[in-house]
Amino acid sequence: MASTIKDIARETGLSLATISKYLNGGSLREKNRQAIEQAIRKLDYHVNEYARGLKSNRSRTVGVVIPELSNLFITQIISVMEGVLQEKGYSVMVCDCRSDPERECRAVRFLLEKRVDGLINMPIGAGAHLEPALEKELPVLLLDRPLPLLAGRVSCVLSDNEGAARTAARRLLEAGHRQIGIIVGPTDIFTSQLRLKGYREALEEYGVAPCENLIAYSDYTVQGGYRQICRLLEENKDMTAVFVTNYEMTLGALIALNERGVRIPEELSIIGFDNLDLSRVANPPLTIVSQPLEEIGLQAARLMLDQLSGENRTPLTLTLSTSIQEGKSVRQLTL
Amino acid sequence: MASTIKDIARETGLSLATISKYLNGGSLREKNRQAIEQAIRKLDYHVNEYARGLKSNRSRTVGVVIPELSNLFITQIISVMEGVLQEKGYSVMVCDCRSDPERECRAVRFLLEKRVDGLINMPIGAGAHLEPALEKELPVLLLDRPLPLLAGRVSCVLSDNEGAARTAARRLLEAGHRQIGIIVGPTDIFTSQLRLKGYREALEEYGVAPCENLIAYSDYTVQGGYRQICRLLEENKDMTAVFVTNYEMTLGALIALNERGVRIPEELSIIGFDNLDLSRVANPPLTIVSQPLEEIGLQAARLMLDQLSGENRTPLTLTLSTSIQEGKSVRQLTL
DNA sequence: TTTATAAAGTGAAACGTTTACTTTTTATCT
DNA sequence: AGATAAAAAGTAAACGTTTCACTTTATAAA
Repeated sequence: MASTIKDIARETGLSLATISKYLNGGSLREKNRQAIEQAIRKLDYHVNEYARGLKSNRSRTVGVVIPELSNLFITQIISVMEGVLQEKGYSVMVCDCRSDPERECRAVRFLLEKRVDGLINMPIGAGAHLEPALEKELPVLLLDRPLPLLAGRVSCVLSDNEGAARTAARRLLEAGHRQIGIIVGPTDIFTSQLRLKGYREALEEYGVAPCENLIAYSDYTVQGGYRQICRLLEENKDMTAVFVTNYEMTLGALIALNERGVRIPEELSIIGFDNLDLSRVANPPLTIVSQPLEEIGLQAARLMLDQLSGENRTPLTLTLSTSIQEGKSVRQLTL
Repeated sequence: MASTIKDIARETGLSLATISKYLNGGSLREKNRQAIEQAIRKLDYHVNEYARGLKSNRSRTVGVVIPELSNLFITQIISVMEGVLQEKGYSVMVCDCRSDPERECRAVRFLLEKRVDGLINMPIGAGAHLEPALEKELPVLLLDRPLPLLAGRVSCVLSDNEGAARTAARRLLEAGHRQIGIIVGPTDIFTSQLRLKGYREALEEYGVAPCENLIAYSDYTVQGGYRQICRLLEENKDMTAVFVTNYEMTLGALIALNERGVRIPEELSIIGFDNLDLSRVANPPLTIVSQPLEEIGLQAARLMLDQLSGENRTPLTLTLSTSIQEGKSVRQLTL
């Protein structure tokens, strides 16, 4: 049978309250502290988190709800978050909702039943699914996408999507490209809108009139990227470069280009998104825009811990800047 | 304030024990059942898992310890497991130990403190790290690699590594290749040994004498794959095909081949491992051996649930068969 | 030394369930 | 209708902590 606080009390001759105080970092006499430590070691005592959770109404657990577990962008962030949180004694419960808003809603409720102390969510839904958490005054943190519906009520860690797209487009413009296609995600998704905006800004900077035909709307999937690059190629015979705005679509585009035997960068320059591995394994290595995954995870965990400790409960939005990773998929045009 | 079982008792005029019986699936009078259901809805009652856990000593949580969260092979399995487990009311706590045995050991202890009901582990260490769990008689399930140290004491879900390698090597032999290189992982790792064994068996079947120079020992990393393919190329000018035995090394090998301008499959045929996306994005699409991720996750969850329910506590080892995904990276040699 | 004050320690009541055990109700059989 | 057995409901004591209100002990000042 596992030992309890009572056993420690008996062993040391102290009272329950004193042991509890020790466990929770209260001040006590040095020799008592030592006696307790010795007893704990001797009896191999471990706090019962359930008794503790019952009394204190805290689980030292944060729930994470994400659209997809098999997505490197997400798991790399989680990996970092988990490391930081665990260091502070928090565990992480991950729910993968498979990009289904219904499932996402259920996941939030599920985690709430598990009495998580906070919620980190890369949202699919518009925000209603988080209301139950907000009602209970749990700290909630959004990853990757803000939710206008929840503005001011939750914290948020984003990467600078607009800047990322601007940089990528500029890179192509600097290399002399003027007919630059872009494949963006769904128009109702935040990251997608901003990436398109950044692209437009860069074009304007360079005095290039935007051509609607060069903008392909897709859905952030491999399939979608495949289809839209085909459309772009067909409808824009003079297109010399393309910017694909997420990882999955970049994959799709590459597959299509490979199949069609389009040579990169001789016939078409391309800038992709995320995932360094891909950029290296493609032939030639891809120039990509990459988001600061490590930093996102770190800041998210930090923000959550702040809120959990009650130190800083005011919701905050952090926008982290992206970087461009040079490959060999952009051709320098001699004008 | 959240409502409790007491509120439900008051609302319905029944006793605590009856409500508890309802919650745990006991039998009761139809009208009482209805009354309780109505009260639960009216008061928005949710079980307090902490009180329940305290009393019943079960957390309805299973811990998962893995070497790497940013590894598609692993996350796809977890994703499936999580889905199945959640359906049965279990939540999943994931700890990523970053391929560090020390961290792995800590993760197990951490999860034990969180009072998980079972442990699923893709192990780094030799097994000692799981002793504390076994002592407490928790069901333990190993993923991907068995641990001789724990044989007979834990369940295990594996893929048929030997068969996978045999199939891949046969595929190359059938295509007429005879000088077939292989890049394997560390010699002390289970999967690695079996993959090498399978390769040897296939060679023998075809009466091809194994050449030690064609066997490159590496470490399952991108870097390692990169280095070893270089070595193989240099030392075996007559090598016409190579089999790379995990995803990361396949990536590394591809990068090296791309950099060197080695044409696939004209100059070198290659069969890779895992990850379908990669196989499609590479140019030409790669022929790969792929493990049944979905099935592994499913069976692991099923096995764990069986053990948790006490239905079938005898440890079991499941070996699942792999498949080969045809690409265009294997050249048919006309002998 | 005495007194005031701060620090350390204690006792006991919660927290919200589950579960033996006991009592009541209902159904079944003479 | 009365006796009996089975099913349903109820009682109360745990589970292992935390915490509030209090008492004791140590420390410092007079």
